[in-house]
Amino acid sequence: MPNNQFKKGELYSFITGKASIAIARRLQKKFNAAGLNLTIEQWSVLYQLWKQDGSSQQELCQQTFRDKPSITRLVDNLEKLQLVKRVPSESDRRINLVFLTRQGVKMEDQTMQLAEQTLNEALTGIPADNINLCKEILQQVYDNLK
Amino acid sequence: MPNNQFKKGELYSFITGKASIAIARRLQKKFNAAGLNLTIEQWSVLYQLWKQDGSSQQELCQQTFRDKPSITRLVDNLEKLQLVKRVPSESDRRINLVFLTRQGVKMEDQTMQLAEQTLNEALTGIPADNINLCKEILQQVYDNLK
DNA sequence: GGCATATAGTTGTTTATACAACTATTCAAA
DNA sequence: TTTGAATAGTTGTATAAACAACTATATGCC
Repeated sequence: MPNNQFKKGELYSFITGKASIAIARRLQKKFNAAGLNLTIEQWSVLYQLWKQDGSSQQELCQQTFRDKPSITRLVDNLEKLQLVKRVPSESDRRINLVFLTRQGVKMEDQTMQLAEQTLNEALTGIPADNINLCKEILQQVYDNLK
Repeated sequence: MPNNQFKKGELYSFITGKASIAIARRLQKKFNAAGLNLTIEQWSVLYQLWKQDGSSQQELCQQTFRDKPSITRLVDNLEKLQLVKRVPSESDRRINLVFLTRQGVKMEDQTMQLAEQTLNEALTGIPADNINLCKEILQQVYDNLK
């Protein structure tokens, strides 16, 4: 097994992804401290809509790596918060297009600033080359399992 | 900002930790395929007990990076599955020590084999040096946020 | 000893995820 | 053109996480 570099005692932290969990928790705390009533999961959906407003729920599934029921419920909650609005597609009535409301658009600046802050804190003291290498490795892990 | 190596469009995948999520999903599928009625989260608690049987719930919190209510409920479910048993500490009656049952002990071999398989699949084609570097970086990210 | 405080664990509530089963619409082939 | 398969989305149910509020026990100080 040339590629298994993990001793038994080290398996756990890689599988649980404690680094990304720590990042997400830190960002959530920043949201809360800023009085933003928004979960990281909801933010991750808005994040895709800021890049491409009017995505279908199906597209949001692929973009955020979630299944259809998860997106249904996240969009439900984002609609309750009046941050997005479902609009049935005119060309295909099966499809819901999800659009940002004015309030949803407004969330971008503040939350992206907090997200960048969080990453700066997370990556303090790590050389740029190493960060890029790490990103490539994690991408390959993802591709290996796709 | 010397340490922010992330363009806006790349923030998302780092925060969501899609690599570790993919690993966890793959392992869960292997559990299901093997007919093991066990979640990854339950497995992560057993994993700590295999290393140190009779941990308190508090210790399990620290070892698995979870809060107290999460551990209470995971141990509840593991008890229902008859994989662990709570035993009140004799020296301090606030404390529950959590012990593996015979069945809980038996789960180790099969599940650890599936976990190692999963990691081998995830890390295919990634040089050992890079894996170690990646581990160090993720550890530093975690330490930065602790 | 008695009281304040800290510690260990539980319970309630909301949000999110996984999986299966379901409805509605579209599309394609007979 | 109709019928069967594929696609988009929803609903039900179980498990899990975060947070606040709670109970019970232990500790330390007067």
